Parts: sequence; structure tokens; C-alpha cells
Amino acid sequence: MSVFNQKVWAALRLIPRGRVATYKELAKYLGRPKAARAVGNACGRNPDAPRAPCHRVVKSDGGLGGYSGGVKKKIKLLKLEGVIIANGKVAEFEKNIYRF
DNA sequence: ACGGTGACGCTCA
DNA sequence: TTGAGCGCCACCG
Repeated sequence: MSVFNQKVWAALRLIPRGRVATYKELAKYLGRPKAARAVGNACGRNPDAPRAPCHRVVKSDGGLGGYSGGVKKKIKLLKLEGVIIANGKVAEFEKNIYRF
């Protein structure tokens, strides 16, 4: 595996329950502000699935982005953690977002 | 609201 | 080993 991926998962673990992070912020935090896509790639192909809560990662506009196991499941997981999803987007996104 | 272009690291051929 | 395609995106027209 690459160090980049490791960093992604490490960062993912820093996100507290009930909060979400954006691909962009994540990329920026990793030192690659323009590698948002790469982050998504890393999450999707996440070789260590259970330990990396990729469902806490959303698009910068509050959209859900996507999810390997189906967007629907992502929404469910998020709700279980207290993040309300309305209209395919994160409710009160600005308040739930985690910027490290 | 919509489409096209940019950018970056991973995977597979 | 090197090259091209691709993805849970971002941004500007």
C-alpha cells in the first residue's frame, strides 16, 4: 500500500462520530489540496474497510458523493451517528463538517 | 442547473 | 517497468 492511502485512513479515523469531512479538506490536510479525487479513489478501494469510516466523507458542497456499498447505506450509517441527511445532502452541513 | 476541464494517485495491461 | 485509464471530486464557464 502507499503512504498516501495510509494517511487517508489515518485521517478518516480522526473524524469524530456525528461529524463528517469533505474530500477536499481531507486532501488538503494530506498536503495534496487538489487530490480530492485521489482521496475518493483511496476510500473506494479501501483495503482496510472496517477500520476506515469512509461514510463520513462527503463532497465539499454537502453532497454525499458516493459509496462502495451503496449511497443508501451510507446515509443510514450517517444517520445512526447523528448526521441527518436531507434531500441527498447533509443537513446543517456547515456545523457537522470536521476540518481537522 | 449543466457541462466541460483540471488535477492526482491508484490499478491494471 | 512504463503507459493509459479511472474514480465516492472541484471549479469555472
